[in-house]
Amino acid sequence: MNSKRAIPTLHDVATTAGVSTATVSRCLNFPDRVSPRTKDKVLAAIEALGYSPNFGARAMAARRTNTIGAIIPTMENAIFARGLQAFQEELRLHGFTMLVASTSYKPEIEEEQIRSLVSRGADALLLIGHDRRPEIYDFLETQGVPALVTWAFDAASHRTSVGFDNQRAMQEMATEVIKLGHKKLALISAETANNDRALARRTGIYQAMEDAGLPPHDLQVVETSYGIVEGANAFGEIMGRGQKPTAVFCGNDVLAVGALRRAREMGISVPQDVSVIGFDDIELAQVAYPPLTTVHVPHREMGQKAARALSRLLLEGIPLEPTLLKTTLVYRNTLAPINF
Amino acid sequence: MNSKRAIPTLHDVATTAGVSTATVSRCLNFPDRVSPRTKDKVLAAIEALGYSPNFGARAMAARRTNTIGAIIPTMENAIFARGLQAFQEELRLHGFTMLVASTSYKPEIEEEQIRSLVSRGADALLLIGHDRRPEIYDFLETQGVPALVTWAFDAASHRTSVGFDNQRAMQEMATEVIKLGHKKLALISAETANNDRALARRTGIYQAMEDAGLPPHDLQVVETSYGIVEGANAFGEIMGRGQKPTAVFCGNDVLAVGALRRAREMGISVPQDVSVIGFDDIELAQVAYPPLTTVHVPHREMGQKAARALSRLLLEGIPLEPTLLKTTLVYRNTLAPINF
DNA sequence: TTTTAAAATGCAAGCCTTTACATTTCTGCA
DNA sequence: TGCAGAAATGTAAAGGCTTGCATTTTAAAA
Repeated sequence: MNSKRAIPTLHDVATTAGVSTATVSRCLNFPDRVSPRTKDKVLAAIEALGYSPNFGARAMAARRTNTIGAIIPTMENAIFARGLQAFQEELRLHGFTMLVASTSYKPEIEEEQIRSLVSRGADALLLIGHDRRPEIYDFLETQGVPALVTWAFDAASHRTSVGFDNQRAMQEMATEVIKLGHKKLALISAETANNDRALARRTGIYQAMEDAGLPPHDLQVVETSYGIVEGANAFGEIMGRGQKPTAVFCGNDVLAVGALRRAREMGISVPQDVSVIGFDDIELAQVAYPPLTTVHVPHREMGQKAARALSRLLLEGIPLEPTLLKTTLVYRNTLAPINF
Repeated sequence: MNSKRAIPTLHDVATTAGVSTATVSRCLNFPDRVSPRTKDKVLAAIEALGYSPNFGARAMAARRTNTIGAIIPTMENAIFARGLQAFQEELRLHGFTMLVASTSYKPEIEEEQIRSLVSRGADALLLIGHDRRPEIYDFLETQGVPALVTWAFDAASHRTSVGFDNQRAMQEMATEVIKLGHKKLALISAETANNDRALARRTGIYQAMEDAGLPPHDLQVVETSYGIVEGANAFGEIMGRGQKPTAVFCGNDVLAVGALRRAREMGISVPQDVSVIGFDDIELAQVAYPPLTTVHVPHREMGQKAARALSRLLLEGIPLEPTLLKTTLVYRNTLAPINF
C-alpha cells in the first residue's frame, strides 16, 4: 500500500505549492516576509503532504538549532526535575527547545553526553556543578558551545554559574544545629567523588564544627549512593554503632527520608531521640513523616534564571553573569534541641 | 585570541591526518576496516582538533540516527522516571540513544513534541497511552517513524502497545476493597480528558461496583491535576462533604500521598477512619506514612520490554508485538476492612 | 498611465557526512 | 621476483535546508 512512499521534503512542498524552495523555507522561518496568499498555498501543501522539516539539514544550513542541552546526574528523583521544569518552561518562552540527558553520576557518561548533545547541535549547555576535566571545557570552547553551570556557585571558577553556595548553606544549618546543643553529629552524604556539591556540603559542616570549637574529625560520615533505601541503610549503620549521634545531617532530602523511615522501623523517635536534617526541600520533605527540617533551595528560580541567562546570550549576545541564589533554612519537625 | 577559530570538520581532520574524508569517516564508523597506523593518525588528529561529528550531516547522509524519542506527560515525578530509566538503559545496550520530551499532559504540546522529535530524526518513538488524534498517527506513518504505546494496553487498538490493563488492575483492587465491606467509595482521579489511563482506572472502579451490585453512580469523583498538594486538597474536599466515604481510591500514588498527608492534618486516622488506595507503587508508596496499599505496576519491566521491542524492530525488522504486563495488588497499611 | 521604491520570489551555493565504486597498496605464494 | 586477490584508501555524489543576491511583481506616487 503506502509502504514505500518517500518522506516528503521541502522540494516536494515547493512543487505542490507551485513555488520555490526558498519561499517555502521563508514561509516556515519568516512568515511575514511572504504574501498571505502564498503562505496559504504553502501551508496547505505542507498539511497535505504531512511534511516535517528535516532537523539535520536545517541545522546544517542555518548553523544553529534553537536547542539547549541539559545534562543532569539522574532523572530518577525530584531533585533536578523541578529546576529543569522551570528551565524548560522559560526556554520555551524564548523559542528554545530543551534536550535532557542523564549521567547516573558517572563522569565518563557525562562526557559522552556532552559530546552527544554538542554533536546534536545544542546551541548551549546547562551543566550541574563545576567539577569536570578541563579537557571538556576546552572541547566546548573549540566547538563554540557556551555552557552554564548550575546547582552550585563558585565565584572563583572562571566558568559562569547560576546557583547557590552549597557549603555556606550547609554551614548555616549546621551552626543552628550546634546552637541547639548537638555535639555528636553524623552525615549521610552522597558520594563525594566527582560531586562538588556533596563535597561542599560536607565541608560546610566541618566549618561549622570548627567555628564552634568542635573537632571536625568527630563527624561520623557515611557515603552512599542515591536513594531512599540507601539512606535508610546508612542511617541503620550509623545508629548501630557504639557512638550514637544526636543529629544526623543528610546530603539531600531523599537520603533523609530514607533515614526517617529506618528510624521508624528501629523504634527511634525523631526528633526526640535523634534529629534528622535534609537538604534541597523537594516536595518529599513536606510529605515525609515527620515533616523534614531542611535547607530550601530555590530550584525554580534557578532554572528560570539559567534559562534567561542563556537565551539572552544566544539571542542578544549578552554575556553570562555569575548569579548567587539564596538558600533558606526550613524548620519543620525533625530538629529539636538536645535535652529538651 | 581563539575567538573565531572555526569549528573543525571531518575535512579538517582528514587534512591534518593526511588522509581522505572517507577514511576518517570509516575510522569512526567501521574501525576494523582501517589499518591500525591510519587509525592512530586519525584519532590523534581528532583529539588535537577537538573534532566532534556533526549529527545533522551524519543523519542526513546515513539516513538514520540511532535515536529513539520518548514523550512523557511530565518529568516532575517518579511515575515515568523509573520506566524511562529502564527504557534508556536497555536502549543503550543496543546502541541507541534516548531523547526525552515532556508535554505537561497537554495534547497540543504532545503533538508539537512528536513533530519535534521526528524532525530531529528519531528512528522510533515511545508514547504514553493510546489516546491522540488520528492525524498524528497518519503523520508518523508518512514519516516512516514507528511508534510504540506504553503505560496502557488495548488489544483492540491497532497501535501496538507494551503495557498493562489499567481498567482491570483498578477493578481488581476495587473488588477487594468492596469485599472488605466498603460501600461508600470515592475517587481522587487525575484529569480524564486526554488521559485514557485515568479514564480506564475510573471505569475499573465503576465495573467493580456494578459487579458487586453497588450503584456506580454513588462513587464520589474529584478530578484534579497532578501533585501531592492537589491530592491533599481533593481529599479535604471529599472528607468535608456530608457523605463521607470509607475508602478513597487515588488515581496514582502521588495523589494518594497527598491524601494521606491531609488526613493526618485533619486528624483522620488511616486506615481506621478511612482507607486510602494508591496506584503505581512508586518508591513514595513505601515511604509514605502509613505505607500505602497500592497497585504495583512493573515499570522497569515495561521500559525494558519496550526498548527491546523497538531495538528488534529497528535492527532486525521484527515487527512490534502487543505485550500485556501483569499488575499486582500490594497490601500495605492503608486499607482495612470496614467495622474491624 | 508611467515611474519608482518596496515587497515578494527565485536561483544556486554551501553546510558536513556517508557510501558505492574506483583505485592503489599490501600480502602471501608460486 | 612477479602476480593474484585481499585490504586499504580515495573520489565524488547525494542528502534537505537556508540565505545572499538577483529578479520579478506589486503598490504607491506622480
